[in-house]
Amino acid sequence: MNSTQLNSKIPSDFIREIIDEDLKMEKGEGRLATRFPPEPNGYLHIGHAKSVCLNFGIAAQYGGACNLRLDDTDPQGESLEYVESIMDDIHWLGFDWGNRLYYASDYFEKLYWFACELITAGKAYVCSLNADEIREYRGTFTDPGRESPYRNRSVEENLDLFARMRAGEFKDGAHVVRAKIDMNSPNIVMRDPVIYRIKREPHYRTGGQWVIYPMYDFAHCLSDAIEGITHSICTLEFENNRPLYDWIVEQLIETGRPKQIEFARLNLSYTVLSKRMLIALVQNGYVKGWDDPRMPTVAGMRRRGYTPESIRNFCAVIGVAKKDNLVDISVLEHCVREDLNEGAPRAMAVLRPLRVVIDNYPEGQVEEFEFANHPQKPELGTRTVPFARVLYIERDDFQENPPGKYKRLAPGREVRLRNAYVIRYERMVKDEATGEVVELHCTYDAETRNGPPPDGRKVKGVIHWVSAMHAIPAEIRIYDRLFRVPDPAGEEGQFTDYLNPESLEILTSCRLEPSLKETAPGKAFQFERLGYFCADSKDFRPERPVFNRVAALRDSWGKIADRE
RNA sequence: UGGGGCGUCGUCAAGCGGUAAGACACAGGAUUUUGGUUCCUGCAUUCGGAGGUUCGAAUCCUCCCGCCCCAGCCA
Repeated sequence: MNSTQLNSKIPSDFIREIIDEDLKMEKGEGRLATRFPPEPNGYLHIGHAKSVCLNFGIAAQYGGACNLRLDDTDPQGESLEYVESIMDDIHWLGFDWGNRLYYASDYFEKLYWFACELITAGKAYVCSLNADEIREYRGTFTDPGRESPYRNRSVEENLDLFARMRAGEFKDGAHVVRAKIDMNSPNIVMRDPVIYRIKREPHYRTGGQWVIYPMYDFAHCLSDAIEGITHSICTLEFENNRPLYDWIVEQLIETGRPKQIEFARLNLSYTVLSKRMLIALVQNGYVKGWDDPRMPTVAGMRRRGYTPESIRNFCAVIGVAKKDNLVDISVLEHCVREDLNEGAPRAMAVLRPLRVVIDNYPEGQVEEFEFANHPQKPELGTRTVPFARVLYIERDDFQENPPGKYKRLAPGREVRLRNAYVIRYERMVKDEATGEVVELHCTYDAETRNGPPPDGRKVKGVIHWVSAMHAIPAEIRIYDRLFRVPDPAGEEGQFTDYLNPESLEILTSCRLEPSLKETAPGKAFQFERLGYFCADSKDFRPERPVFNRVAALRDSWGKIADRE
């Protein structure tokens, strides 16, 4: 993928304006460098994708580079599995960091000496207050904080204590290092923020080598500086931290100071994008894993059948601004449909089969029809579909008492079997006990194979079908979304996210046309009138394929029914 | 409550003193052997509100209102 392709759909935004301005002033000698800095404590989700597209996209647009940096400064919850998934997902999305793969944990030694430098300059000190005391001393929104009694320890004592913290002489929480800034600052972030803490937790990369770890505010800006990042793009909630970011950089970095720019993170309707929530869904077994097709993770969406192109396009379409937003899920779905419509082969499938016997079709006869795989794209080829006396059609395609605008099969009506004959309703067979329609008897019009009825009568409805004896059984999973609903226990207007326990629906009784036997894992089809489905690449079994629904043709499964 | 941000169509989002782009959604219509696709058409006399400056304001000024973020030894 070259940069022009990536840029083709990227609109201008306020970040690019800032960059243009900076470049004009020759900040960083006109060079541009960004970075994507996830913490490896979970999988990437669609919100991260927005950041990936932004950071890599901008770098590409300006002929700069984007680093991948794992922001692993807190061993809690971090793991190699997450690092690997992050790298996978970025590549899958179509971006590449080349040889610029970095880890904040690789800077631990440098960061330690930066902290020493701060201490030597009298700009940081070892504080021996405990967590509760620090909170208390910090003050509140309205009340200024109080200076720690340890604030004026000598440089020598601080250096000595810090070295012994590193050496593991103290237990967790006994001391922290704090930047000496301003306990009266109206910005709480600036009230002598903690920059180092003692934490005896094995780090997935450095193991037990360190017992002290730098805090985000200290590590992030310096990592940016070390890597020569010019523009450090992050989300809005870090706006309060920018003064601290700048403060630390100013104390320790002479030239090539990075600049932080904030943008609004993505919120998607009906979708959980809080990492905390996603971790809980996985850990509590609500889903089968991070790549469960119900998850809004890149891995989940990939397995479900989303294409990288559609996600990139979505990120371009929603734009980048500083306003809190809630993007409607229909935008995302439109983007997949738009992409899939282009190249997804069409096929026929029956999700809830209703048996249909064509009474006037010769018993034992089988016709082999050749159908185009795509109505507008002959280059996508054809496939062969058998037609026989006994068929299955979709249960919804027959209505005993058809509502107003219903176009399909009903008593006394005709309907077109897609790509095949027009059939006429003759009679129905009901289950005596339940009253449910279990079988239909119809007659076909042999004249209608390749065109409309010669007598000029109009047949509006077109339905899909499969030959009962040839159809292959398959499983199809149709997912509901993760719902955001009013919290029953909360106050009015309070919302909580949860996964509808019914949201995974497996229909084992569905039947697919035989050509789908050759389906490749990960390949998406449009099951005509049912939507786009993707052969699950993880659970793939050729003899009984599992299809995930990627998106409905229209915006919801119930839409067609709603109209009737 | 102190500080930091943000308010343009149902939802995103352009606009940067010259008279409200675009996308999704929605509503009509045309073509269609997918209720798909495609194609037309409609959809903010108004930019959170009120004043003011100006020939002219979404854009500048003043005040007000609303929403979000910050009191982790998370990021």
